[in-house]
Amino acid sequence: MKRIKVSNNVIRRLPRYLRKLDELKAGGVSRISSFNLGQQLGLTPSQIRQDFSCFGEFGQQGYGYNVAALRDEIALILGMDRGFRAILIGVGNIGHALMDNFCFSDWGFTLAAAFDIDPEIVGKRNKGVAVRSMDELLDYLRENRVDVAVLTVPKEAASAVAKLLIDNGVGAIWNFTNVELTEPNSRTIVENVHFSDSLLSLSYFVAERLDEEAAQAARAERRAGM
Amino acid sequence: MKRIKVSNNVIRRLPRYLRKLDELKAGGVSRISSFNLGQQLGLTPSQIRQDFSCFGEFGQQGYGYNVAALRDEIALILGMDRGFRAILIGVGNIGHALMDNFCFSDWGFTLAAAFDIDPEIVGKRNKGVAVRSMDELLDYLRENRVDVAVLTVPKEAASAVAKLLIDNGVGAIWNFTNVELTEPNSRTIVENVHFSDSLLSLSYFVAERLDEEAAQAARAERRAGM
DNA sequence: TAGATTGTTAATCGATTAACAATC
DNA sequence: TAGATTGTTAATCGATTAACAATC
Repeated sequence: MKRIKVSNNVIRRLPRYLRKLDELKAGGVSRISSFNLGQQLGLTPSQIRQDFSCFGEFGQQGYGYNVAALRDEIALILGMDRGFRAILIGVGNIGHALMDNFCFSDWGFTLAAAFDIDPEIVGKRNKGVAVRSMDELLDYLRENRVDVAVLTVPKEAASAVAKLLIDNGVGAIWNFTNVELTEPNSRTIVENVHFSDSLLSLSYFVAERLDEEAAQAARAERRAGM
Repeated sequence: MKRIKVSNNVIRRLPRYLRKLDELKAGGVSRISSFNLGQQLGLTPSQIRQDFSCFGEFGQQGYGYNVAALRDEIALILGMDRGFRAILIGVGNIGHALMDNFCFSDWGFTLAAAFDIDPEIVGKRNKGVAVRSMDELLDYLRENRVDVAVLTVPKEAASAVAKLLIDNGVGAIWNFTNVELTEPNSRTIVENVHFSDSLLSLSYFVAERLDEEAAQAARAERRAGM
């Protein structure tokens, strides 16, 4: 597979392509053109062809793309075949929800272990994964390759646990703690899921629309000669 | 407040500014320059000044920005003072986690109601919010303004519930269902929290790094005259 | 005052879009 | 073959960065 430098924007679109292609496949669609795919995703055909061309030639002139084949190519690009091993740290509300409901294996991951500090929770099983004591974490990290650590501990514990993970060579942290984890010169990749950032962006758009509507109403009133 | 057309990228950075400023304030920092703030966020000073200048003049030459004042300006820009009303639909694992752990009021929101279909759950209270039956949802929407609906129902129910919300004038949907909700010509704003998209992007970066390391190792081996 | 740092205009860079020859 | 649609090169657009006069 080509690995030229691909822009962040392109990479962020890949999972959307995958999701849409899965959906099309499930709906019995076997081929699709960049034009048609673009319509369904709100993107231009050009952009879609440009995006794919970062990684190879997956289409056929005059025909378009084979849905199933393209889907599988994107899965490979995303690394879904690599069997990455994840562990989860902090089986609180959100950690528990992820263990129970998020199907790691759908995305090529194996959830290999979970850790928590609460003796009440340690030893319990969720979806076949036993919760271990935090005391065992360090030994576990030394003995096992961990590609991704899902960080779902409380805010206060976030930095300390993150440091432990980084110092012990964890490949990446999937960070749900709403704490900025920018260990500057570390090889560990950090991917943030900041609920509040998402909600606040949404808040901005809602506020913007209200302002627009108010401005429009004011203009209309003025026109009516009020 | 100025409401010129602001790019999406700028808006997505605003919550990060807010978070960092809150942190600085808590740490007793009262003033900061764009240079210094940029260092802490991995942005250029130019970009930071450009971003803020979309909304007004918040700094002072030779001094920089007052942390607390700037924080409050950004809070206003994001609409945190508007008292937006949210409801939550689907008190399953993730919905429950949000009700219990996500502090809506920290971001200026009021969680006004929650709905679920399961009679076991209906009537229970979480953090002062009672769970109502789904049967009451339509009436509720007709009688109350809802700025944001938090959609945490199972995948299968997502589209139908979304349609109900959109048809009844909900301002925005905060979508946790991993289903693409692109009701094309509706005024309802949709903000997606796609866990799997986030994980797959992370997966790409991990795979990329492994490939780079392998390539490097191969080059080193060749150099060693193997 | 001298030094620092803003807000803004201009320059650069990168990403998206358009166009089109190649070809299925 | 004729029509459709790709992959890619060139053109455009927008976002980021640099520069600097204004001024605290």
